[in-house]
Amino acid sequence: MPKDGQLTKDRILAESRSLVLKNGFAATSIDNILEKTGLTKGAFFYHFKSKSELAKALIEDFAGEDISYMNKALDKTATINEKDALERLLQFIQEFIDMMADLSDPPPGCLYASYLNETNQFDEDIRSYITSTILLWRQTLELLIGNVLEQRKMSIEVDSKSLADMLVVIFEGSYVVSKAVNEADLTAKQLTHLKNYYQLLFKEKK
Amino acid sequence: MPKDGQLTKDRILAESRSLVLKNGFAATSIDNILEKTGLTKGAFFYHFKSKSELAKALIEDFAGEDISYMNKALDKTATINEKDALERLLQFIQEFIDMMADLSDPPPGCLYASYLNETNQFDEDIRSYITSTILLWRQTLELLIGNVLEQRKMSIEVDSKSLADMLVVIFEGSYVVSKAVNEADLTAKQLTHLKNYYQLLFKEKK
DNA sequence: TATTTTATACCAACTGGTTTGTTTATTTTT
DNA sequence: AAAAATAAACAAACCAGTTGGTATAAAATA
Repeated sequence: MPKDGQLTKDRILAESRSLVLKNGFAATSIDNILEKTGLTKGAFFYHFKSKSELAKALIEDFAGEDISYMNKALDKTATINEKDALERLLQFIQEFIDMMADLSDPPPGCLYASYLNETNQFDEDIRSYITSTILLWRQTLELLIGNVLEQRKMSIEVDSKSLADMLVVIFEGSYVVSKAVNEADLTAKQLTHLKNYYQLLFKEKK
Repeated sequence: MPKDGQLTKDRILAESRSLVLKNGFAATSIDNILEKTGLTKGAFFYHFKSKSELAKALIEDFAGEDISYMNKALDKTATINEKDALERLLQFIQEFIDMMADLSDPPPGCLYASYLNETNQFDEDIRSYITSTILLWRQTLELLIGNVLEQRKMSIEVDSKSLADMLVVIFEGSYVVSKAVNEADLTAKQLTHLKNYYQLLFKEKK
């Protein structure tokens, strides 16, 4: 029975994420991480063979959580689908509003944005990993929106791709602004506007 | 006729901005900047007494441009004001749509976001400088929206503050996403949705 | 008008400290 | 015994910042 090194690895990942979100990746030294975790260099390099391998593990860990939130919201709203596609789309957004509604501090940030703001530091495989995760959000929303368009024959033309992108755009943008103005409820309010926009766009004209 | 050191200083600022937007501030070494400009250490420290003074000069330079774009859009739409406040608001947004419409590459990014993603590295005065600049955007939009609300007695309640924040939120968010998916027209499309939302929200119910 | 002085703008080499990563030997835990 | 860590020393590269000095042009002076 091996000693559980996964616990240590997870602690490194958790503290690193928090440091990277506040300082950026380059400004987060391995010594900083060791300070926070109380570990030694040997322990760190036992679990990650380089700092860039940590970068990879960090983003994969983060994206895993991210996509699992997406899937949870899909699952929770799955039953609405057949009956009313618009109601399902709106409830899907509402899941994230609820999620962001009772924060007492501004959200800690998004690792995609952190990495993209220092994008030259990372190799192509990390960059394309982020790209594909964000495209998965687009794809998912496009599907939900597509269902709405099918049910209601829209007279006006709708660009479902850019409409789908709005969720991630508003998440990312509201993280930036809420950091700047230090307002915890900003993200929830911005998402509510998105929900409202979808509603106005689709509900009025049938 | 003095030798013009301002030209050199401006070159340092321009190359630094471009490097910081791609690599982040911490990962941009002074040697990197010297490489790009062809200058030497002595020249750099003649113009900036430390790297953190460069950080300050960079963000002030950037914010100056930013606010001047805002004022240009205000000026261009100033005549519409009295007649139709909604038309003025929509035209104000349109100015930025036009600005972002004919880019052949994704926008290079926003220094506010760059700094906020490495926020712990900067002193309080830089952080509060960014805050006040973003609050100036909020204030300006709130004024434009306030004029609309005055002209049309809205039946529904409208949170003009969060409505005002949407412009910066969408700018920031679309910069992040357009970097990820490498689409040059993404920002213009997202801003068009914002314009559309304002229109739907205010035009229908008088 | 010729000469000296001064301030500006810049260069080249160097210093002290930090960073990532390695190595080796030892200890603890299961 | 295998896995998970500690401890401490070390190297190679890099980094911010310093120092001492140079070129140039404008201004002051003789």
